[in-house]
Amino acid sequence: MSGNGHKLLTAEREQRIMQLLHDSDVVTVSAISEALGMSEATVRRDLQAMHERGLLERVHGGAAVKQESSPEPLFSDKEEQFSTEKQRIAAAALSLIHDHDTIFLDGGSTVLMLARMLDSLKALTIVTNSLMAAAQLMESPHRLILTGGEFRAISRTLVGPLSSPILKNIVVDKAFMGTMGFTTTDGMSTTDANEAYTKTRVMERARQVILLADRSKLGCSSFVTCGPDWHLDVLVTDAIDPKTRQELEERDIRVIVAGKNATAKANAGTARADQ
Amino acid sequence: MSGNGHKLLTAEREQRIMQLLHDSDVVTVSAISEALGMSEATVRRDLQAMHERGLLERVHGGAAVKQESSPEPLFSDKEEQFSTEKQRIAAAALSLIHDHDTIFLDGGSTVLMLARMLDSLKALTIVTNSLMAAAQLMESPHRLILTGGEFRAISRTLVGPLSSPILKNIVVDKAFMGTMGFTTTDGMSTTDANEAYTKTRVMERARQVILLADRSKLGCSSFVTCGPDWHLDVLVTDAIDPKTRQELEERDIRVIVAGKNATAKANAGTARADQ
DNA sequence: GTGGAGATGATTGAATTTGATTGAATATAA
DNA sequence: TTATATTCAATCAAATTCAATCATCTCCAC
Repeated sequence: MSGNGHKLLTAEREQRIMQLLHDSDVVTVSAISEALGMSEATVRRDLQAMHERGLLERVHGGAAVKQESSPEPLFSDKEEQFSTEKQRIAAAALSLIHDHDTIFLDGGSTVLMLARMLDSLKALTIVTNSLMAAAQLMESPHRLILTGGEFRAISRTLVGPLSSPILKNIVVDKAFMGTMGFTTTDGMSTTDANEAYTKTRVMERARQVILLADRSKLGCSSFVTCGPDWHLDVLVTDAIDPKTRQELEERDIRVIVAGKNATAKANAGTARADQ
Repeated sequence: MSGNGHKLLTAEREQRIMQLLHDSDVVTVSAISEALGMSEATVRRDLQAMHERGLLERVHGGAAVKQESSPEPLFSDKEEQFSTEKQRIAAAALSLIHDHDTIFLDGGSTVLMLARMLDSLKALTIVTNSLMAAAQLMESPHRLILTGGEFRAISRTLVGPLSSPILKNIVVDKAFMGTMGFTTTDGMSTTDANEAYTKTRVMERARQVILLADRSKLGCSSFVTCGPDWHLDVLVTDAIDPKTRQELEERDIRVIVAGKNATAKANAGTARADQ
């Protein structure tokens, strides 16, 4: 049997409860109580505590696994998705940068990948609001400037009105932006108003705005747009349908498709990725 | 076996505790006490010490393995030099903070140690120019704001004129400062002009300025001072000579000495004073 | 030997956790 | 719909665990 005489610590119990939940997506309070040899009152308290920490979903009579309702996947997860495509996009964007440029790096995993490639260039001035990018560039010889602002945990970026004053003081040659969604009508959009605000301020201070967005972003619209009169100079993506491409080029937006043959080295991508 | 007559050294015990933890992710205080043949009081002391060094997680009734909550490797936490003096200073400074305070955290290892202790407080607004502190506070529930500025690699802080505009927009209740040196004539001093500049701007925007400086800093003067009309409200240190102390107190600067047994008293004192 | 610093174990009151109980809220059946 | 059976959250007392204090002990320098 499971109930081995000795008392269980809270941490231990939570571990067991998560295991029970993992085995069958739903468990009842009484089942947990019996399995762990503890009163139902304690089980309910544990479940509530775990629910408050977002570990599980509470349902009448028991608990259920937390379904991924998060509108924005965690940073680490995003980095796994589309890594090959994002790498190609970042590589294509890299060729737009020259020595001695002043560039801005936005948040997002694609831009972060670009940040990792900057060692090959010399004497850049890099402005960023992404702590991940900053962490990546800490040891680099380039000049690194962070915008201030309120820290947004989910994207690990500095956003909001407090980022505005510092952005007013600088001008960058090229701003490399990430986004949650992009449409030809609304431009970039994201899930957080503060983040959209900062993106807008950045783009106002950039001579050239370059968007790095894989195909999953194109045609999608998220919660907040970056304002009605959006502006974009270059879109770097991995695939785009001809209609959208034409629309963009009519607006004088250069489209760079970093496809498989564009980098030539990365061949034989999984066929299912072409979905 | 376990209880081999001779007494165990602290280091030896910690090794055994880590082994127990490694075997089963959770162990009780009583289990450790029994396994190592020592009183539960000593076990608790060991566990606390190890917890403070980040070796394990303390839970009611025992200890649990430290789960790596953040998927990202933190900035670079290599210089994890644990110093008892700095720990005491930070603990004494902690008792100056209350729930809902707005505080500033400067760079430096002592202030960083304070940042690690902020979990015990609620609903803080934390402004900082230290990327180490920011990394430490990334997962905390507090509101976190970073000043912008140029990244200075050696101190991992954001400094220089670009940090000024954002600082003009905020006011903090208490600013916890670090320093390279401090004298009663020149105040704080550091090695970098940009860093001194930012320190000065911060102190202008703080209702109360609190300096955390161990005794090695007192009486030392570094390259750049933070300006002729420096201002300080509280100095927290681990030891100070009477003459300096008197000079400071004549200037209405409160001196807190976090001696060996002062930590407990300081905490207990505030706990009651908070009533 | 003397004295001080540090470590240990016992003790104490405070804080936390637990299980039982209660009435209210919710789900199920008729 | 109403009636019945579960489940829930709040409360309380008992048990456990905690942190702080104190007396003792060891070790080391003087």
